[in-house]
Amino acid sequence: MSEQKSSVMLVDDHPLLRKGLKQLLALEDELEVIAEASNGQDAIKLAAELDPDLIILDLNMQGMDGLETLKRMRDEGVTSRIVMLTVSDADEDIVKAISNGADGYLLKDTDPEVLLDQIKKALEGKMVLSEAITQVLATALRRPQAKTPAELNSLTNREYEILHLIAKGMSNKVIARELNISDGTVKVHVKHLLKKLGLRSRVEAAVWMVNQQGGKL
Amino acid sequence: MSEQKSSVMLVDDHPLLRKGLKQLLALEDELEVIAEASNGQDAIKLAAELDPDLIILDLNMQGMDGLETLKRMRDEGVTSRIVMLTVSDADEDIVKAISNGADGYLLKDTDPEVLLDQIKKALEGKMVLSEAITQVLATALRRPQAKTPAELNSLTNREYEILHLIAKGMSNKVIARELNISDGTVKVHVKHLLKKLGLRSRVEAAVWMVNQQGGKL
DNA sequence: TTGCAACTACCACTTTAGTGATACCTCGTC
DNA sequence: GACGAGGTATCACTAAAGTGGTAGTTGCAA
Repeated sequence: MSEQKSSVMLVDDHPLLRKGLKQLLALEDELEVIAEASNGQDAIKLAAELDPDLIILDLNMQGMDGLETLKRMRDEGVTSRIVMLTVSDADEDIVKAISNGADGYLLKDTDPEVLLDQIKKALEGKMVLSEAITQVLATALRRPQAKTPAELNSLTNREYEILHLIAKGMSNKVIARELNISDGTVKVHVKHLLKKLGLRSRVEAAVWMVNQQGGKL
Repeated sequence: MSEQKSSVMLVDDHPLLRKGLKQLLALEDELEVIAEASNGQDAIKLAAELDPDLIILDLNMQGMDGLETLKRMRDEGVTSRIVMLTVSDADEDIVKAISNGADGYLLKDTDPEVLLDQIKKALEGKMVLSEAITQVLATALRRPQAKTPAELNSLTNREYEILHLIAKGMSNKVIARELNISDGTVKVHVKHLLKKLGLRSRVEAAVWMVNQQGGKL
């Protein structure tokens, strides 16, 4: 089953990384890069047309990200083996990728030789995961799931909206003006949202929220 | 001035990207990659030893990040031209990099040919910036400045300490107990720190601080 | 139709926060 | 020794924040 070349398609919005990867794959005679794409749209089209044996897909792309691209490819009926390549070891990404039909999840900072080895394994039909990933995945699956701050879902739209404004440092009065309601009403919402989240002050709420968002918005 | 090879050092924790970059640079006869490093510590050592003409430095590295590496290199007296290579177009990163002695700031998703061209320009002594960056930088410099933890340096130890506790959501009373001082004294420090940072409430302070830290502590 | 959830508003009241001023102590610098 | 910066503390006062309760209005679901 190794008498014929395997076709590979690269999807990554960093030309540089594609170059490096291509060079790496060139080391193996039985691998042939038949297509490259720098974004999700192109990738989906090409995948449907060419039906490569393997697609190496970057998770963090601008525009349509890798996860979305993966989903749509599977929706379109692409049956190629798809391996995610990424810098992210965020457990949710991994779980989502796998559950959306990825056949592997490799980290970009993996040693090139190891990477090449794993890519070959993926072509043989094995599920490949970077070492660091295996543990993450294991622990992630151990706890039933969560990640979607269940607490946030218990908030009403208004409460959620106000929580965001608090997380920008706004006072009740400012929030009231922003939303065209009285500051007394804002207090009511704040009271409710604090109770639901189990927090003791708007400061705690702000800190909590900013951390949820990963800051910088 | 082009009769001799220019020495280049690559610093990036992704072997793959180093490979791609190296291959790209190999296209130019007058460029020679004399060293590679995958982390800040090694990079600083090598830079001091080898004194390359150009250092291409990844901004987002695990452990010591690119910015810190840059600072320390300059502290150590490294005079090489240093170009930051990164995926981040966050304005603060750019401003910080430049103000800490970087000679250029390039984005990884730049077209390889353009990238090579800019690297050569950097070697000629020019400040190189990716196009997308130029605008960001312009607008960032338009607003007088702020955001550079220059303000943080103006804080006394006690004020800084208290700012941290505020960023955990603590009230004055709790902070007072934590530090074994009166809550009145805490108020004094809070007042001072708010004035120095130009903020209007502890909530703003908390949000600001959490963002500074990149959250998640 | 009834009922409930969400949003709004007001009121009264307590607790925190924040301001301005003054003052004492310590340490290091000039 | 004088001086300033940093840390502490107290007092008096204003301004926000937070709590409890009541209540009117939607709109949707049972």
